[in-house]
Amino acid sequence: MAARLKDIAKKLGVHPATVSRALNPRTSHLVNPATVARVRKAADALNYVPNPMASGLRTSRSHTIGVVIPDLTNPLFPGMVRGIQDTLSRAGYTPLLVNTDNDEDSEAQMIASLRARRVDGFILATARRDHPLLIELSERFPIVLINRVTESIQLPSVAADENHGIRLAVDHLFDLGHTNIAHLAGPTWSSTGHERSQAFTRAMRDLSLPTAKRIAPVSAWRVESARSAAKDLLEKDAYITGIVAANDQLALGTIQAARSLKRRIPRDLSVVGYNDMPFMDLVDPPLTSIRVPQHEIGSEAARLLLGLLTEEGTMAVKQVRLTPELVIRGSVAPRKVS
Amino acid sequence: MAARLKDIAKKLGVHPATVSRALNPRTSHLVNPATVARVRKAADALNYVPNPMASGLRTSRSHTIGVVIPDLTNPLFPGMVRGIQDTLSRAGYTPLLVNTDNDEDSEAQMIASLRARRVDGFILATARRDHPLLIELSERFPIVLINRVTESIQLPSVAADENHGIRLAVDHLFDLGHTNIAHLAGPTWSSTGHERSQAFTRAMRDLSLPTAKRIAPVSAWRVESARSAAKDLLEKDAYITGIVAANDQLALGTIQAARSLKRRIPRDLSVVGYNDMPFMDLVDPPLTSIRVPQHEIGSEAARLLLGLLTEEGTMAVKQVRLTPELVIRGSVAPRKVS
DNA sequence: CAGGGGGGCGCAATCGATTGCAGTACTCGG
DNA sequence: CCGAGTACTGCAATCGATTGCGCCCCCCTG
Repeated sequence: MAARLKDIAKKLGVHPATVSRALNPRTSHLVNPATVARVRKAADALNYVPNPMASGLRTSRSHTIGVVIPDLTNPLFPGMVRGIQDTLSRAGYTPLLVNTDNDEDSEAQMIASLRARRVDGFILATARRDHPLLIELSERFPIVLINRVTESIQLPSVAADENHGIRLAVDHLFDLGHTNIAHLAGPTWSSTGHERSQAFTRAMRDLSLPTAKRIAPVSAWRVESARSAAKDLLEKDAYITGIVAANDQLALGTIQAARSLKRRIPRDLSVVGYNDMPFMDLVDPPLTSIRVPQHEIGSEAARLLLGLLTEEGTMAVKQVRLTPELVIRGSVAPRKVS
Repeated sequence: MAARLKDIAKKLGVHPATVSRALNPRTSHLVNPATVARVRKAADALNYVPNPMASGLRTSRSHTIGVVIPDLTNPLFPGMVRGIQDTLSRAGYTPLLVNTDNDEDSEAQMIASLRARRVDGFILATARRDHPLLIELSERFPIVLINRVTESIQLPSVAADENHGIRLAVDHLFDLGHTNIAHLAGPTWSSTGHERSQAFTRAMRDLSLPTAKRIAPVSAWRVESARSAAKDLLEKDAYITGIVAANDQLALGTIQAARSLKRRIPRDLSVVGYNDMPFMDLVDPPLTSIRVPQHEIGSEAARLLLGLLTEEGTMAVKQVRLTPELVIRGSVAPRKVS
């Protein structure tokens, strides 16, 4: 059914090897330009499409990239995945997407299945901080981390500048008069949770504000976990007037907790989220948040990986940080003067 | 580096063909059980993983499925995609995901690239109603439609029971005393928009309620389009006390439009959404909506397609309808008695 | 004991594209 | 006019797994 090199060759009375060379931009200079033209014409007359399994078998490159994320239904990821897809496909690569649900076994299994598929490289968005698999993987494959960085080893990565993002949030609260600011932090095992928590400490220190007992980690990135952790925090410390949450879900949980304690948002308590998920402008109150450039993170990661695939090791390890921005909405108000 | 059949064969002193047969459950009965056991042991001692390009080349099956959706960042889809992935991967298949942005050219191009990759079948979630590509595709590949059905030809599909879903919404409003109920419909070119609109008419008719001038289509599935369409609708017809929106975005737009007209939700106007996207419990007011079983739609579609891949045409065309449910929240109130 | 019937396995072709090597023809400089 | 070089193309091996065909041997039956 589908046309093969051989068919084009027969039609033109040349050898399949010539057709192959003519069609491959990297080798077409070895072929008479007139022949190249004839081959090209015949190729799309016959509607020729190269068989990736055949070429992959020969060259042992699948033109396929493993994309490992925790959970696609987490609104943080679809934007990044689209960024990845859009730029990979433009370069003739296909992403293979898997979800790990932040489960180590499942992650190992998914990565194994991607290796079985002979992917040419990996883009990883898994959030665990220490990770033996990562090291082994990075020795055998070009990989790019997104939305996180590594501590132990230097690996190519693309992430938001958490430092800057958290600082935007803290400064915003400070500018509106808040000084008793707390941080509802992500899980301790999480790379981004850890980074944001450290960034919070730094930002507060730079404003000479205290952070003792003002950082509370949640057990999971979920609204429910945030609810209980935030309730604890607010009950133990009545002076808090501003909370920087480590992501939007946590901010939403914080808002619910505050309400259950009869604290009005933003009148009694100002809350800043992080990530600016879709529809955060439509919750009650509209959530002030830090917007991370999701699509750009994905596309930049893809570009970086494509670079690694061709430059093959000559490049220095590149760690890209993209700048987030503050989106001001209704969950933050100036501090009441008491 | 990676072990091949040949390596196992050499180690065991048998022929690669024997190893191949031993490892393939469909042919292992042709091999001495003792040999099968030895081969299995050697295979995982050498950490053997079959090369999908080689086997794909020989068998011309890629064990790969094209999944075509409009836009991954639309919260309707990640759940379905996960459903698809979870069941496909369990069966040894890999989904290849593409986005079309509801653009015909882009769709044609994406489908072409999936065909170039030699996918074994397709799962399509594109929403256009008439579709020449679909027909050609369905003649050459096993395909399953999700979240939509076809009118002109019978194709395997998995979708929510729109009729039932819309009826749930209308009945809910009716039970609370509303009789002047309108429908903010999806774009006319959209399959689901069309279905839901028809379902609305039916549900209203069964309650002997009029629908004349009470159905307004939007130009796109977007909050902004809904805002203007809903404003028009509400300005022209002051009697309306309940609106069934064709999806959640439209419901959110409706709420915004109502507010701009100083109508309070749900006091002056009750609104029901559709799809129950994530976080719709956290908008203001919490949105009453129709929940569609996204993950199940995806996994059922995958199962159906896997069936088509093996049974090869013997099956009758199966059109699955999954039952949505009403999720009651705060955007609907009993009708005020005037 | 002869012949039929399997069971178990090896042989070799095959899928379609790529690429090192070699051959042919032609050009140009000395 | 000859030799070296160059431009172009063909040949054939190769990637790794699959599978139709056929061989060999053993067992069972008549």
